[in-house]
Amino acid sequence: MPFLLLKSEPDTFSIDDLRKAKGKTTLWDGVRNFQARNTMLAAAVGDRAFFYHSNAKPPGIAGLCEVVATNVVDPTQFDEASHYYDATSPKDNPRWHTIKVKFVEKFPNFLSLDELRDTFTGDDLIILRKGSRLSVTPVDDTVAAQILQLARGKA
DNA sequence: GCCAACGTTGGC
DNA sequence: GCCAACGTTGGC
Repeated sequence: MPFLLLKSEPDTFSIDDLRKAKGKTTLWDGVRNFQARNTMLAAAVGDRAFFYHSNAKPPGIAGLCEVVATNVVDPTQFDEASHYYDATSPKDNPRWHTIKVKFVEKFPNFLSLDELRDTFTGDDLIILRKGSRLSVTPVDDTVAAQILQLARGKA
């Protein structure tokens, strides 16, 4: 089962916010990077996504969610009041699509960026690559399995 | 708050 | 098509 990693600033929207959200779901809107968009377009319902807290103290993986809808037109691109409004996106051929995700779990062991670096390299995890700023990235299955094991603790 | 790294834009 | 300028991301 394919995995993604979604970055969010917890001051704006955290794993706890997702857990408390209506239906425990949220539309992952506002992504305005083609590579990140393409990663979401390739996602399927049932895929899992790690929820990463960026610009946090410390930054790291906080939990897990599940893709519950794909290929959703991002409404914020047509909302002039939105920070994510995109006047250049054609209404009859929207530029930005996104996914809807649902809360699955908050990990008992928060995996800080430092800990991730201890275990993985940039080859394993795109976010560990120098200068990587992508807010949506794919995660290799075997790497994902290791992350889950670390994050859930050994029992 | 700093700044390296990156993506996008627009002049040419 | 090149590339300088600009804005943004995100760790520190």
